[in-house]
Amino acid sequence: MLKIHNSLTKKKEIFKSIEPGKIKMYVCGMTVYDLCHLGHARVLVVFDVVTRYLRYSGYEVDYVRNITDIDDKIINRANENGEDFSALTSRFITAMHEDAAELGVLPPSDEPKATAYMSDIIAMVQTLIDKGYAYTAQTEQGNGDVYYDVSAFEGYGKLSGKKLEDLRAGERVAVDERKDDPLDFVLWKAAKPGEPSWDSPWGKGRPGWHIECSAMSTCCLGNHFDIHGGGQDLQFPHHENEIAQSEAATGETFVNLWMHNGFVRINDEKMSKSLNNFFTVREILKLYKGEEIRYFVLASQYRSPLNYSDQLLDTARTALSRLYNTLRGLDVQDACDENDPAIEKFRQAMDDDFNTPEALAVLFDLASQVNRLRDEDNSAALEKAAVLKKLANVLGLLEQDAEQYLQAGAGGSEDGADIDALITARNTARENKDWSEADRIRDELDAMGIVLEDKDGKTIWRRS
RNA sequence: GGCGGGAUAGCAAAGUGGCCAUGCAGUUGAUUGCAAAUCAAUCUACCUCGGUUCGACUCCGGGUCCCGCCUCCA
Repeated sequence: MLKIHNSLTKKKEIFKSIEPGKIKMYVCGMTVYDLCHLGHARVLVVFDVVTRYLRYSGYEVDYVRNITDIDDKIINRANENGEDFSALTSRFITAMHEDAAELGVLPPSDEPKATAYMSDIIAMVQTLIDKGYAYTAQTEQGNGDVYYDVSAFEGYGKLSGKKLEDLRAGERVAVDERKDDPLDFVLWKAAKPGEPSWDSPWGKGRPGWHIECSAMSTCCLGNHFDIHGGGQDLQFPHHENEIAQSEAATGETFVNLWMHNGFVRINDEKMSKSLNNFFTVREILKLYKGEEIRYFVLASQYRSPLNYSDQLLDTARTALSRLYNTLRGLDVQDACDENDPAIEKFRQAMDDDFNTPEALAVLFDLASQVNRLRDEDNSAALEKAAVLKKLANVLGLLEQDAEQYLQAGAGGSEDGADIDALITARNTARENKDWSEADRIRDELDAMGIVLEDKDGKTIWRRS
């Protein structure tokens, strides 16, 4: 019985899809004006695991993860670079796809871009005006901004648990007198000269920040769908505004269940672009493998804060190596015993709001069993190993060949032939019982980051 | 100021009203020429003060501290 924490009710709820056996999920992806940082990596990995597990549980999952490819930051960055905004966004979209692949993140079912949904966005803004939820404001250029009238939507604040008067009391934004209410937010932004723009009934302009997600999600998944996810920082105002827009426009419930993953922190401070203390995924990929980053992310429950440090990535590396070491040298089959008790434990962990740390503990228990069994009863060990691999795969882990994984370096490293030559030389020394020479060679390899293991009369190696 | 989350062993991180989380690190033993990997054993816990209970880290109340949102952010 799957339970998921719902940000709307702030409780774990028994999950029930709108349509039996099918789940429609929308996750806010990136605004593509820069490289992915670890916070983006967390969203990518978390919802990838959610999708994989839901599919493993038998659901057909329609997973939509959007790309916001037009907004103020994109325009500013493109201007700074002196390039067309679309050149900028397509570059970072490619980079994002590369990063996602490194992290073992499967492509979503659909990945809509805001610029491809312009007519739907405009239609939704028009609907909101027609229904009395939005109003226009003239600018000096004669074209118009369109604002959402927050006071017209009864449920405003239901996701973030905020009341309009509290929000006003805490008002920190400079008042824009074109707005009727400081909390009103822009749906359509009139273009200034030279800015990218689209024709609309209110003149040339571009969508405000939140409307694109309302348009894309309802277009791709329908007016009412199962799950909407994203980083915690999107809960307010982005998701709150999405609800206001979508429900006002469609007259239907927008989303049943909202999921928000916790922040990534660095030195106990939130990692964010505005604080400029973020690590990009590719920076980290120079030092650690994508799968190590993935493990690091999954070692904490998705709603908890995740503190970044090299030490924790090192721990992730060692822990993953343990699992791969366990599988190394075993010819593991795809099929496994579906009645293995570990499977039920794994399911219970994951059914409890995607408790990946506990799910990982199940994997380590299996690894212990495999290691215990492998010398006495190889077939029993293989059976357990098959279960281990199968469950790990649900988390997007242990998908690589163990041998290759253990011998591959982070950031794509060189050499190869030298290693075998040195190992041969060392083994010759060992046959001659020249231990000091043998140890010298081993130290030499160790300095190269190569660890040797003498096993069953053979010497195998891996990277430390 | 308004709203919300959290305090678990050296580090990280789950969880449970009474019985092993787990990973990393440490200690001891097995194995090894020595290591590594692995196995076995083992040391370190549940912020504080009360209450409920036969029994609480786990439930309830007070306190202290930390963090997040209320502004662009995944």
